[in-house]
This record gives sequence, C-alpha cells and structure tokens, in this order.
Amino acid sequence: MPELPDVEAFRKVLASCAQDAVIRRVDVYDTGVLHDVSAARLRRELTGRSFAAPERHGKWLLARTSGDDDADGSPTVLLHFGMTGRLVCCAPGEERHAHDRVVFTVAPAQRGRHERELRYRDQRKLKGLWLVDDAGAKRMLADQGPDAAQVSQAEFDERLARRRGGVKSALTDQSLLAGLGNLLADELLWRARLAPDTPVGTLTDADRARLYKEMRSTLKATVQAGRIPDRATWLTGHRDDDPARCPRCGTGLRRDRVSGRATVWCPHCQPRDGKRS
DNA sequence: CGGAGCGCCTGGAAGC
DNA sequence: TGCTTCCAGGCGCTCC
Repeated sequence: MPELPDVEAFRKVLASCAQDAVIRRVDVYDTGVLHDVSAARLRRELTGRSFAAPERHGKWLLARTSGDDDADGSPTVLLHFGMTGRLVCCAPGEERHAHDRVVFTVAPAQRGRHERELRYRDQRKLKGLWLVDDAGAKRMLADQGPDAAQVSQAEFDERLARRRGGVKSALTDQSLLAGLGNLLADELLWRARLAPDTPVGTLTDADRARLYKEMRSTLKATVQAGRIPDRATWLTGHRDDDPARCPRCGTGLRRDRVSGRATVWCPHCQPRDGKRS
C-alpha cells in the first residue's frame, strides 16, 4: 500500500499521537521488523526520550527524538512500510492486532492527556524499523532522489533527461525520484496520456511538463486524502474492475507487466505510437 | 546502464 | 472440501 501520500499520513499520525511525548515503553512483538538493531537496544536507547517533529522523504519516515543527553547526536527511528506496513495510534491496552510488531507507549507532556500507543503494524514484514544517528540517517537516505512532492520542474526534467528506458520504471525508481509507487505511477501516466513503456528519451518538453503538472496535482489531492482515493474518475479506482474500463473514454483497460510490476493503462488515451492527442 | 527474474514474508483468492 | 498455485500498492540482489 504505502506510497508517498500514505507515508505522509503516517507522519501525521506520529505527530498527533506521539510528538513531544516521552517514550515510556518499547515493546517488540516480532523482531523480524527490526534491522541492524536488537529489541533490547531499541528499548534502551529510546526509553525516556521524546519523539520530536517527524519528517518524511519519499516513502521513508524519520521519527526523530530528543532528550537530555543529546551531545552524541540523538537517535532516529527510520521506518519503511514495505507493502503492508502502517502506523496506528491506540489507547493504552487496546487489544493487540495480530500484525502489531512494535508498540511505543508514550506519555504526553501536557497534563491531562492520556498515554497512547504508537504501533507499527505490518502483515508481511518486507521492511521495518532502523535505529540510526544523524550520520546513519544520511547514509540510509543517500541514494534517494528528491521527494516527488517537493521537486522542481527543472530538476524533474534534468533527472529524466539523464535516464534511458521506460517512463514508468523511471518514475518508480526511488533513486531518481522518491515517493511514487506502482499505483501512483499508473495514475499519473494515465492522466498525462503516456503509455507506461514510452522511452523517456522520446518524451517531448510538453509531455514532461504535463507529467510534472499531473504529478504535482495528484500528489496534492492524495496527500490531502491521506491515500489514493477510490474515486470513479481516477484510473486507480478501476484497477480491479472486471471488465475494467477507462473512466475517461470507456475503452477496455490493458493489463501488463511493466518492469516486473502489474500495470494498468488505457490503450486509447495512452497510445504507444507517439501520436498523442 | 536498464530490465528481467527471484527472494523476502504473509494471507486471500482462484484453480484443480 | 482440501490442497496447490498465484498474486499483491516494495525493494535489493544477481545476471544478462
């Protein structure tokens, strides 16, 4: 599930649930989501500290912390949600979900506010949590391209210009541009009327401008919704229809594998021959 | 360099 | 019904 809008929603969950709150407990129910850190060290380094303002880059969430002994640099929890991860805010003692892998119990500094549990919930455990210092965070994110919701059109163009291969694989390459996943890529290409396997090198200035514009407006709407909304006028809402028809022209949607991922597109609105209307 | 294939992990759906 | 296979919105790795 999680692409840029979802991770942005998780950032807001973290901010409203746990920012400025003291971490009282860290309970790891499945070490399979911990990377390069033991449950004991995670607990030891975080207990007593507070969550600071969380940040997001692409599909990564940076849960920064602050504390009294910040001379050596404060630890940050890096989270990546894979395909099934999410963050949820629960009342303490709320029944544990089978996929709750790590639970942070936090006590808000503000008087009168109750403890809460920030839970990392993830069925498939394809990604998870890292505990890093500032240098470690830099290293982990070093290969990430600019955030798709922040990149300028000039930089977008410049990065695409250096690329070969198909436009969909370019858009979903996190080192080129961070945040777009399989669904968003299909949605943007449909809106910009570009076939997913169009070679990047054949895009015109107008194509790139359209793609950028659709990317920005789609991200704005999806971030606002906190996810990719299931709207009838969006391609994404029709992925699983049978038969699946283009919401713009009614043509039967094509289903292919493009760079290994399930891809849905409209052969009429997104022609391959370059004759684009 | 890009792309195809596989693996990681779980569970729901489809196929026999 | 039960067993098997496939598939999923991510990503890293190998091989070509």
